[in-house]
Amino acid sequence: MSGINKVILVGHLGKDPEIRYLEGNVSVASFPLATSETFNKDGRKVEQTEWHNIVMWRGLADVAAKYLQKGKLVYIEGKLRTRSFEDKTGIKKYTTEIVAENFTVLGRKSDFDDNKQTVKSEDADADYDRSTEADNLPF
Amino acid sequence: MSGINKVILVGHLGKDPEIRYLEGNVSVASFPLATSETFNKDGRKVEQTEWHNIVMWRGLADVAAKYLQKGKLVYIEGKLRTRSFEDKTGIKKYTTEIVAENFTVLGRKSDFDDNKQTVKSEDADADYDRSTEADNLPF
Amino acid sequence: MSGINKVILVGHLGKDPEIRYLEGNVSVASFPLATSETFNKDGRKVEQTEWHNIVMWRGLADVAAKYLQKGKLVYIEGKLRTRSFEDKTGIKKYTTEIVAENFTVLGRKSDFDDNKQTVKSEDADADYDRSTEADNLPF
Amino acid sequence: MSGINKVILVGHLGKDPEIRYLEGNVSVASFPLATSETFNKDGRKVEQTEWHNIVMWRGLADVAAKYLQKGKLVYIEGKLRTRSFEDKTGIKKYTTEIVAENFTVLGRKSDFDDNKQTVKSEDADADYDRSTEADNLPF
DNA sequence: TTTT
DNA sequence: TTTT
Repeated sequence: MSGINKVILVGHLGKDPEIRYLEGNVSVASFPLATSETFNKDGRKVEQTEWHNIVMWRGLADVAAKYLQKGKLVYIEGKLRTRSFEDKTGIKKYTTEIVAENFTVLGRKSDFDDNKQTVKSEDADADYDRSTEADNLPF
Repeated sequence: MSGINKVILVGHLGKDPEIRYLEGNVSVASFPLATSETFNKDGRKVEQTEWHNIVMWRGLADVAAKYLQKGKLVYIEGKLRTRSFEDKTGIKKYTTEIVAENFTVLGRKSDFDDNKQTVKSEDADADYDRSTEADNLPF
Repeated sequence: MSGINKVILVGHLGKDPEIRYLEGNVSVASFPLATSETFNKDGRKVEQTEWHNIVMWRGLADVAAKYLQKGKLVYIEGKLRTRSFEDKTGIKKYTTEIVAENFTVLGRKSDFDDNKQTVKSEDADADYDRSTEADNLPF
Repeated sequence: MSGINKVILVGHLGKDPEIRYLEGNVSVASFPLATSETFNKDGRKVEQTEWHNIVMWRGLADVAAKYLQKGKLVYIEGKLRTRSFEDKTGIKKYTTEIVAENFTVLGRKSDFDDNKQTVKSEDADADYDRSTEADNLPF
């Protein structure tokens, strides 16, 4: 049966997005996102930060490369995906990532060089496909 | 700044919850949850299942032990937490878990031996604290 | 600034979806959805049901017409929209609806005549546009 | 069966919260929240704003009165509730509100007079009950 | 009635 | 490695 696998995060980018290009010119952006929680422990304020590995594909990756930078506050919606990989010594390890489906930059106008602030995976992909097609035109 | 770290899952338990008791009689329940997604690949239906490590603490763990069993369909809300541990060979590894904050059993009325179906972490903990206190009474 | 307007519901349909066709052959489905909450009041279990007006557009409406019926348990994700209208006596009234963006039928496999269970607005619309185009072919 | 009725909003307060006190000294805060969406229509950027009626009860209302003001950007989680009332001419009308369960102020440090930024309904209520008790002490 |  |  179909289920639901949804993640909602609001946090700050720990680094600029890193973009890689796979075969077929598919773009993938990834970056760490910090979500902090403040709570009282024995009458003292303690901050606990959780780091999330965000991954964006195709058109969404391209938009992220343009609009997201280290330090920006962003709302991200996506799904969890755990995958295995071998580290450099050949040991099998697992990593859990959030595959983003859309994001919205939060904050003030002055933070933006442009006012496109909400991006959905499908819309970004539509643009992506169009531009990819354009790039392939034989003239 | 405070952020948001929220996970929403609807899926089936892969196993019965496993309960452990930490010092101070703190209970912790954990179990795998499967969320499946069906999509078309080259005209064929493909099902992809993602497995999540669910963790519940204190009162919520006790309620889970009572109401959740392998195969049950459940809605879970919680937050992501990644922690490191050493495997049996001493290698440092990371695991990402969903620390549940509340859950609701989904399905038919006949699936239940009782109609308590939605449980919040705080309510469960209130019961838990009360019963723990009761257990400690010197008579 | 862009914001977030998101609703997540799991509940049962109170009626079969009602489909209407607007100009340009645009389909709109609407139905009431019940979400129930059980709580204790003075030691007695009380169930409180909230009714939501669900609206689905275009391709999503068509899929709803096919897969959703009265009584079905469904997960719905969408956004809130309040609109005004005049009742039959000319009095201005407001109604708040949930404009669905995707849905997933929950329950047992045996509940389905088909295993397509998760539907996104954009995917459904892609199918919709294609079929609309097909319908308009001059042969 | 129990269901899920969850709303997630990120938007700006249109006004300062308005606080009322019901019998038993129960506090209720309410305010409008705007969530804006920008989309392209015929090549032009169009902004559509949705207004939500937010209601907070008891301890959460008290904290809102202290930390939320017109213009602030806030993340709100809550549930939908539609209730009927009679307007001044005796006509029955319906209104749909979001009963908040917790909120987080988003934005920069300079926006805050204090760094308590995330508030849950139960925690706020615990404080509320305590202070109410304190106020009733006969000395 | 907010914000960008 | 972010932010407040």
